[in-house]
Amino acid sequence: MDDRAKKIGGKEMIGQQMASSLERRSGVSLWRQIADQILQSIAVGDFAENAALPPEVALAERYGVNRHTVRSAIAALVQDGVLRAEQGRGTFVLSRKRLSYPIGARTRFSEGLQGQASERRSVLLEAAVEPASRRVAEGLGLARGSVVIRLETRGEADGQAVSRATGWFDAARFAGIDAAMAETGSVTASFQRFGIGDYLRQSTVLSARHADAADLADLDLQPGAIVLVTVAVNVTPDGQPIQFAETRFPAERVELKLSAL
Amino acid sequence: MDDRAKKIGGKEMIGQQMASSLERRSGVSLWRQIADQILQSIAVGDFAENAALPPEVALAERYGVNRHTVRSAIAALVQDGVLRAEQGRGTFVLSRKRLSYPIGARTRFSEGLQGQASERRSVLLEAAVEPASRRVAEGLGLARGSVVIRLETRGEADGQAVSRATGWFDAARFAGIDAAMAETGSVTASFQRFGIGDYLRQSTVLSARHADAADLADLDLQPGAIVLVTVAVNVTPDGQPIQFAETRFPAERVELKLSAL
DNA sequence: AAAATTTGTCTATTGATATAGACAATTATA
DNA sequence: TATAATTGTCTATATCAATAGACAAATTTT
Repeated sequence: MDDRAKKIGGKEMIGQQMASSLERRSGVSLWRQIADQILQSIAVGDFAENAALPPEVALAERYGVNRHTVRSAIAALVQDGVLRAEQGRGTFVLSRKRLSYPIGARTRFSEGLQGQASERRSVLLEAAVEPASRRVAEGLGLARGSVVIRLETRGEADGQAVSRATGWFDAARFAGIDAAMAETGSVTASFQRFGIGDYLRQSTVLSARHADAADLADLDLQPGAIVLVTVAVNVTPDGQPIQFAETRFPAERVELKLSAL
Repeated sequence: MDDRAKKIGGKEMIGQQMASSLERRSGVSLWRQIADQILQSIAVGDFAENAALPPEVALAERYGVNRHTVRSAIAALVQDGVLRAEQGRGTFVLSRKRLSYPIGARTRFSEGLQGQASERRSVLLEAAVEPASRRVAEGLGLARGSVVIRLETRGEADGQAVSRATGWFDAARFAGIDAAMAETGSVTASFQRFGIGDYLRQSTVLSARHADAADLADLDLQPGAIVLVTVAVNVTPDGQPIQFAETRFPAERVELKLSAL
């Protein structure tokens, strides 16, 4: 109604909330849509950290739903550790900002996160040796069916999962890289053991989808969450492919910053 | 069960489907989760174009749900024009590929799509003059509250919406750019009228979220769809910001290719 | 102290989601 | 031609999602 008055105010035309009606009978419940919008509002800065959300009745009116529906959305975000509700006082924003992941030709994953998280580490979940799929073989420039090493890793910042990667390496060239990864916890350090001091990100393809069951478990997400997916090929400075990797990032906790490369 | 046999075959460890259980009481209905997974399987190449999907009973068994639930998922994808069901024969994959959007320091949106779509155009939906929000002012390096021109555009390829952009320009410097855009349908061509022959993409921040109501309408998406969001600043070669833009891409139809630049 | 505000809990009702089973209609196969 | 396989339609039932209203509990404001 009079929400339209804000249109020219220029406060936040983008975050949308504006004429934010919801879609019914869509397969996505209203409470989840509202939870997503609240998350988005927080990310965009509509609600500051430690600030109080509008009261439930106000939110219900804004979204055009029953108060209980708003409560379901809030309950999910409280469960997620995003909000804290206090009886009689209000509902408050806890954590706010998303980790900003720099992506560039030379960016290593553990770099560039300085100041954003105090503790940053990579956990090796699984290592396996297997024949290369067509996709992996093409990416690494190997013959179809060549033997490759697959490493499954999870990145954590301050104890929270922020990335989940699957990387493939030529088994002939990088035998034992799984042990190196387990020891050093870093791809860059592991490459150095194989005489590779520098490497570049040759190409990156980016997409997004709903998190599947494996992602939900590995990244500690709630069902319905979105993951950003990057598929990248890393090469030596002379253009030789050394790693093919698919990385999933929880969209609610991470944004990707494409630096001028 | 014997699906695990595929694990070492290396067919598609990534697309997941593997131990793809679903999440119940998650706010996202099972039929939508299944529809998303089928879409993903198609995108990843598990189901080729024109190929038949496994029969409904097989899918129901694989996902551990009732046949009718699978039917709901298929019905949604048929509605979307992704699948075609034929009684007695089976269900078949119609369209497959996602448009691949190149993103680089010098990439213009209409460039680089050669061969992927025969008809490519940009439609100006709305133009407005308004005070700059904090976010926009910072991006353009203007004083808070400076007057800016906002352009709302939709990109189409072969008649299908593939992008939805909101761009801001300094009104003092680019007065009349709305008319130029309406006439030329191109940002690059419009800039040339203001004496700007070349410009660079200074920074790009990438995120993903569920499409909101406005996106659903503008991009012709089904509720629950995911959009990739880029927030970028374009600058002249000497570093002067000339455009601040947020673009939404439908994740089911578009992937972003970060070219090495 | 009293009133107003805000979150928490409870009951009840309606519609969408999911399961279950049966059978029809269409097509492909033996 | 008969059989099998596959999608389409129908009925019935249980659970989740959403609405509605009332009141309790805690906190802030008057």
